[in-house]
Amino acid sequence: MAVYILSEGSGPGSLVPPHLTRIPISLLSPGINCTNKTVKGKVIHKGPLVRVEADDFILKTVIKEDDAMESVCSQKTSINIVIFGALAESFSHRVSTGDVVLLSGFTVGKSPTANKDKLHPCNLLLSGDDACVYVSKQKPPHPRSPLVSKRSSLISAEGSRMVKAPKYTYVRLDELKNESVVNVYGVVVFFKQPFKSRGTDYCSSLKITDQSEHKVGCTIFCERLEDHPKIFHTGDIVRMHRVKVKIYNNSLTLVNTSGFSVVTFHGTVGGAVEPRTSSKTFHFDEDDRRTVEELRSWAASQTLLPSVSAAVPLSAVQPSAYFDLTCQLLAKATVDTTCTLLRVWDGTRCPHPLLKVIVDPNVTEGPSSFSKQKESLIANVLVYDNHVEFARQLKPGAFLRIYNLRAILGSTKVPGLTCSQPVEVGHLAFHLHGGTSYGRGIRVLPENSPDVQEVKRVMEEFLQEQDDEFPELNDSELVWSTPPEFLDGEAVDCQTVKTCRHQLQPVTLSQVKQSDAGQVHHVRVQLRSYEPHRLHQALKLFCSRCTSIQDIPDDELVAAIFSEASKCSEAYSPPPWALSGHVDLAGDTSGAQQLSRSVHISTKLMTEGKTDQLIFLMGCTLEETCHLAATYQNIVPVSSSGGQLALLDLSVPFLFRGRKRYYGCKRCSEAALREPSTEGMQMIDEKIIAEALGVQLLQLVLLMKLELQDATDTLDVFLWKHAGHWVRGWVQPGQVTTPS
DNA sequence: GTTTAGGATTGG
Repeated sequence: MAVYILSEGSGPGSLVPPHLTRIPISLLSPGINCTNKTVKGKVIHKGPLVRVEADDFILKTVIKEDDAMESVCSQKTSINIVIFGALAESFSHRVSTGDVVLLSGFTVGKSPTANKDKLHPCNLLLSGDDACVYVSKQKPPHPRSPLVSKRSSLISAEGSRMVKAPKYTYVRLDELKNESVVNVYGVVVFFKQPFKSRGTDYCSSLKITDQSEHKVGCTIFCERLEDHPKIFHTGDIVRMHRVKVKIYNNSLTLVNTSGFSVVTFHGTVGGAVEPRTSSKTFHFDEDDRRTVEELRSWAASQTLLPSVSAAVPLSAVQPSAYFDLTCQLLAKATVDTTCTLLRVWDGTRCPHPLLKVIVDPNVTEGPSSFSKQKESLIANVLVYDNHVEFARQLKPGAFLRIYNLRAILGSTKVPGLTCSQPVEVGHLAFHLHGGTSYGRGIRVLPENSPDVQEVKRVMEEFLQEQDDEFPELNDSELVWSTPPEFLDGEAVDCQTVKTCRHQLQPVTLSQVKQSDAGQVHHVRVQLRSYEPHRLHQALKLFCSRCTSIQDIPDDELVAAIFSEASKCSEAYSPPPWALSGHVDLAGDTSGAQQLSRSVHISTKLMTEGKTDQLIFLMGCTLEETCHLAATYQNIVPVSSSGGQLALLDLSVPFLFRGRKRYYGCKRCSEAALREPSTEGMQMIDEKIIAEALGVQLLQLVLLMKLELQDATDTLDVFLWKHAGHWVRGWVQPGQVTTPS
């Protein structure tokens, strides 16, 4: 996830990975496969940055496709974009109206405002790690100025458009001067994944070289793991800014200094120049691209450099050898305090029999059993000591590279839980020994990395073969990559097989349909389909009075209603029980003018000293309301209507409590502004406020629809409340299941 | 604005 600012003349194409293909905005429709797709357009509207939590943001923008592809003239070429999280914050700071952006890693939704704004019927949602914005600055925001701040790399990256960029110079590795602070490029010949130092930071150790053939060791200390070089292979290219040359043991070394930043590239000649960095913006121009490509081809010609990778698939593992393994984590189990078992596969079959490790399902995260076919491909990896802590953070489903793994013929005893089982002589076990020698460690690889793509391809081949050979298995666990989830603090079981304990005789679906309501049945059926496919879409609002279920209103819609209400400036008289005043919209540091909004509070609450426990807030946008929700425990948005104060339409939350929003049922509420009675109450909660306001409170529930079939009929089944949660974890379309 | 580590395997 990043906003990449591209420098002058490079156009938004130069950093964009080549596997991405652009689709015209007019062709976007819900349900379209957006994997590896991009959309390009000019920013014609940029909304405010909406803070939804301390560290979470939403921003809405509109882009218009304004190049040749517009020939489809009657089509909608302007589209709403909703950006979430840190990317929204970054976008807000880095992108201006008029810039041309290229977006990737988005999903397509239905635009709730299409009727109103007449824009594209869809909107694009950008969130998560895959979302990227490539920005091409179109106009200098200020006239040419010599006073460009050089405070940080971020500014100079932006500045690259304002002034002729304060161009970085890179020092060759044979020209390093002791005590100087330099920028360097190099090819990685050795590296260790970051490991915890005895001090406050993680430490990365690497060695790089360049055309000068000098090899220089580098030591990087950073507190945050993401700020470390993202090195996956020897042969990767790194660019480091602001490293200091020091002497250790008569050799020059490089150590990071303040303002340090690093970008890493894959080392394959001809491969995509895809930057890996935690820097939200960075300078990158044609010269940089050329440097990367020159280093790649130089390295390829050097026979003395370590082979590009020690990577070996399970199918080529030699007993006793050390190697790097790229694999997917399927399950893990704690063995003891110094040892954790990782169950992994890479889709290939190891020619040696693999050690079987029996572990207690209670200490296993992820499925505790797999199909026989798949089980035969799974390698048991025992990781020790310092790697245990890192393994703790791994989630089943993740793609990993394990460095300096050792294949050991199973004559050694497996520790902990497995000590009672007979030792399987001649079976291969895999050990990641303690320490960091030879770069020992584990790294999570991003899903889009070429290595992961390759492993996935091999896995899919295997799955296809299984499907052809044993179609009856239709092994659902094979597509599983959902870690166990939590609901109300309790872990939810994600097992592939559930055993029904009911004693009922199964009946057919046609028998179910013919029988009277209210009976309990037991059926054996096939799942034809289910919806929604995304768990968050299963979250609905439920009215316990009229038993209606509705969708949670889209934020765009909620924001629009707030915005309409905030423009209304009709005269009104506040209710007699209310005291009126103003609240400042703090936090707006742009400084121009301090905004304030009208608020009303209950006189009673005021006299009880509970002034900040409940406010009735007028004329605020959704963004402002969320902002104030950090300060005031309960906020009821109001507007003037017919000379009186009234609640907003119940399409929007009637109450904001911190991060939580509460909705009322339109059908069952008789909403009116009344003073809540809170005498003797310690805490004002949503129930008290809803009751006072005549609002029928809606509850959040999970709802899923399953379409079942057997030989006799089909049946739609609704699962709701907590039931909707587990079903997604273990049932896939096509699988036979036995609900009751 | 300090410190950390400073490649180099035998070990369950």
